[in-house]
Amino acid sequence: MLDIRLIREQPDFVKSRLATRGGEEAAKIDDVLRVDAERRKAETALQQLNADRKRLSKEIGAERAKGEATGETEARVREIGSEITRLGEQTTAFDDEQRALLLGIPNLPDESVPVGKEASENPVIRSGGDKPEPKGALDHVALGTKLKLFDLERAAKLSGSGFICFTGAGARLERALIQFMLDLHTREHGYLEMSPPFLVRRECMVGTTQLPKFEDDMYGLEEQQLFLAPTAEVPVTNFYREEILAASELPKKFVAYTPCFRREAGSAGRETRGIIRVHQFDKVELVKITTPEESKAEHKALTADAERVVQSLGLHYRVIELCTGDLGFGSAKTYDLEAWSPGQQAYLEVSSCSNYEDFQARRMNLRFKDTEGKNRFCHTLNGSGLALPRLFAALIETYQRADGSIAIPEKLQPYFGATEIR
RNA sequence: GGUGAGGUGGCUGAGUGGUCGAAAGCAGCGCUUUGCUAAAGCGCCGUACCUCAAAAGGGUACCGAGGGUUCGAAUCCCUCCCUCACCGCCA
Repeated sequence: MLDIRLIREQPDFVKSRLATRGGEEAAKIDDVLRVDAERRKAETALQQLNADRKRLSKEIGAERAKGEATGETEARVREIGSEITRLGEQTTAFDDEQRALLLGIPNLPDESVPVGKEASENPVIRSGGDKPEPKGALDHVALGTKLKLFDLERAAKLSGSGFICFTGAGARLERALIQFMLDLHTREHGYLEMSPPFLVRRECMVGTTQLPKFEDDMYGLEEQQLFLAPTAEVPVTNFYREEILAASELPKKFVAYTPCFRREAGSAGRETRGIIRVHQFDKVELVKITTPEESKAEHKALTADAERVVQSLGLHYRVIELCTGDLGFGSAKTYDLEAWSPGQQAYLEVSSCSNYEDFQARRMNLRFKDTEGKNRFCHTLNGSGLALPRLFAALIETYQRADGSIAIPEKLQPYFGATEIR
């Protein structure tokens, strides 16, 4: 959520930043300004009436104490009272309208974000790891099916298309990757491990910006008003919602493994081969809560922490930066980490590391007390560290051997308990 | 799921339908006293929003949330949420 004061004081700046995203968002700013003006007008009038009522009511108390008649004053207060009810309803309506508008406006891209319309304009920041020779590599579906690492057909029998069931060595490899990543981030990068609930309240989904705009992409249990979290970002970032943290305890760094649930409405047929886009997948997520002063540096560090995973596993990868037109709704700046898929001769997005600045914190009222004792909004960041199915695909495709077996990277062997799959 | 108790400022904890934004204590900050520490004394000490060019100042709201009763609600009524205890069920 954007700061209403910023919108009020620098509307042209806000509009021009929003315009870099493309789309119609900038036009909504005028609606916000209009409603804000009406809201304040009604609120000021309401407060004046409240003050009048308060004063007169006290007078009644004083008059009664002296044994004087109060009928006339009571009648006046009653009149004010009905006016207060009317204006109060108006104020609330403006309030709700303003909030609804603000919830639908995306974050301002950071000044440093390259301006562009779509994904093809995302610049490559750096790349790493050796790119394996093509050598007629099988893709992960052929490979996984042959070695019985997962079973897509039977998963569909259980839950429909877009679900995966890992089996045997595949299930074990997935578990090994999770354990490996959790250990890396907790032991070497200083993150605190969390194992949060997968079902969260509506407010949490609003807090981390999945709602209200993207409800169609979420699985909800309406009767209980709970949602299946599409990422651990939701429960973990909301952990301290509505709290005021001490500056000295920042940054908070969390890592959490959870399954993620996404309806992927409207995504049918897009990048859906095999296990690249599924309705339920596992992910190890990194989350940071920090100060505005430190968030940019923490963002770079978080991206580097995610990068360590692909480096340790010996995969070829690249880091790209999302241009303004491709930036997610709540993000001010995002780096994507993409692992190379020899089978598809393409890069797969395995992590998206974003700085939300105070956009989420404002929605969830997450603040910290700075060194001068002032309450300010925190900055929140998150990134995958990493997403499992795509990492799995890139890994088995990269490490397949001519005889059809798959080598296990050295760092993973202690977790997997073997040096190869055949 | 059932029964009971309860949700008040950073914490503990009072609170009569009217001068309660809320006693008191603790913690915190400042000052005084003091060779230092300690102790004592005095003062300050919530958040959000509105108003104001800004500061100062003024105002409103907030005692779990939302409604209601009333001239007036932390206080009375209703609904919901949460916490605690016990019982039941259960991996």
